[in-house]
Amino acid sequence: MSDSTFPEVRSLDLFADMSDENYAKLMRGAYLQTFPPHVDLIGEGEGADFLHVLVSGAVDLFSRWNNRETSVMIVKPVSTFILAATIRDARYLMSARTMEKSRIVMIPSQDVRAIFDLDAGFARAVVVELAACYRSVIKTTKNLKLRTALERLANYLLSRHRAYGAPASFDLDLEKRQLASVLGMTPENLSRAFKALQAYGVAVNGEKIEITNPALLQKFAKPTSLIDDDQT
Amino acid sequence: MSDSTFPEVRSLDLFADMSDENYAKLMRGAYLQTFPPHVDLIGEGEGADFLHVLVSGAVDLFSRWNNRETSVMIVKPVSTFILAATIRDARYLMSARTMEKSRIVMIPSQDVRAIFDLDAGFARAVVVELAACYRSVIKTTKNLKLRTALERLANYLLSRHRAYGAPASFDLDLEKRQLASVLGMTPENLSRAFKALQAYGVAVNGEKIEITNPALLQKFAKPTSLIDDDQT
DNA sequence: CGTTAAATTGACGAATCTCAATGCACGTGG
DNA sequence: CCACGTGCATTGAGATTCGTCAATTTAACG
Repeated sequence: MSDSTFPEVRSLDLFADMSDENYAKLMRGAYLQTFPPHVDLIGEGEGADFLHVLVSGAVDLFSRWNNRETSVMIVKPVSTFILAATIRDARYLMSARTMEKSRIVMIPSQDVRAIFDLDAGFARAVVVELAACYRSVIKTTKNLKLRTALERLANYLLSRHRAYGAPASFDLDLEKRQLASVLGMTPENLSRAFKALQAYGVAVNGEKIEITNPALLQKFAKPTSLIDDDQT
Repeated sequence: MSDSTFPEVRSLDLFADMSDENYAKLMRGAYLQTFPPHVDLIGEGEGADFLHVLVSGAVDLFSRWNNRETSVMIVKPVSTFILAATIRDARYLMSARTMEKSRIVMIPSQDVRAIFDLDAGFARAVVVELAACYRSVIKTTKNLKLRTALERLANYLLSRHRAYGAPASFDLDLEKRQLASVLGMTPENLSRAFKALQAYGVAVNGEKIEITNPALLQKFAKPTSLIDDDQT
């Protein structure tokens, strides 16, 4: 299986700039694996032996402490996860599990570090990627510390709405219990938050979300690219 | 002033591995500036024109939204800040202000990016540094989402206690209002949290903290290297 | 000293969680 | 095709955590 070149992986920003030779070297020890839904991939605290690239499906990165659990982020294809642990040869800070049937390319961490030293294009791409990840988590922290749960939900809905191109209605791409965990609240609290947002122009019907009064919701949510946007 | 070589900066992990030539090139456009206490250095949303290196003093990285403010992290010497924005040529996500009289070396961002492409040792150091920053913020997120304010304070005290070598007593290195903001709570709430921790073997007298019953406090705080430690 | 800012304290209210019960959807096996 | 688990979502009641406001005390510093 290791003679495959994983075209979806090659086209990722992270691997696009490197030489064919180094890419082949990197993939020599890599293998593609398919997992059923709800399978544990990684336990926090384990050594980061592989860089993971999610080719299809969805993965939940979560963490436990003192009998509590929270979802830190959701990974969608095509992207890598736990790059930082691989670079530092450290233990994973988060556990990972598939949410759906998922195909994942696993690249030995030592190969990633070795090629990093050989290929300047790859090194540059790793830095740019890590910087983006860092900024994304900073935004998460600001979101948690500066906003109430209701405000986080309002901004999440606006963000999805915008990402989909502001359609009349759209479906949540997460189970509500998952969404609650990502937003840092309980499912019960999320349920009540949805109700509370009716007063700000949000209509909910199962998975279907309709933003009936975008101006009103924005006035409440006060979205900002310094917390909510994905890019820059 | 640009003929100085800033020896404190040179010895940083970030710059230690690069060639003398490239280091000189990087510092050609850099300059050292001294700031009084409580001076605004950076406003969030501004373009990241400079990488900052704190040589002495202390800097607060904070953020505002909707008339609220929170301290995201405190920078102590000698270390850089806002490396990620520099790398991505993006806007700062956090504001910065001096807490004390501080000396700061400012390196033009474009020079950082240019040398990054020239010097593999520097590139490697940047990646390792960014990965550490990323992991640190992930820990912050876990701390916020998995723990109550009381638990965060308990673990903060244990962490400082350990960092100082478990002395009989030690001084807080932050103003209490600053600490409250870092821990994601109000000063009033922090005050009550200190009182509540008396029941778990913590004695507070102004700045002086005494952990009279480490075992009891640990039993309550349940510290873990996956959230609390600084390294790995 | 006198001025200023921080820290503390009390009273109150808002935000959030917990526990328990119920409703609802989906899939499986009879 | 339908009964019945199973798990998620919702709702209610109550407790806890946490924030706000105001007053007071304490500490720092010129």
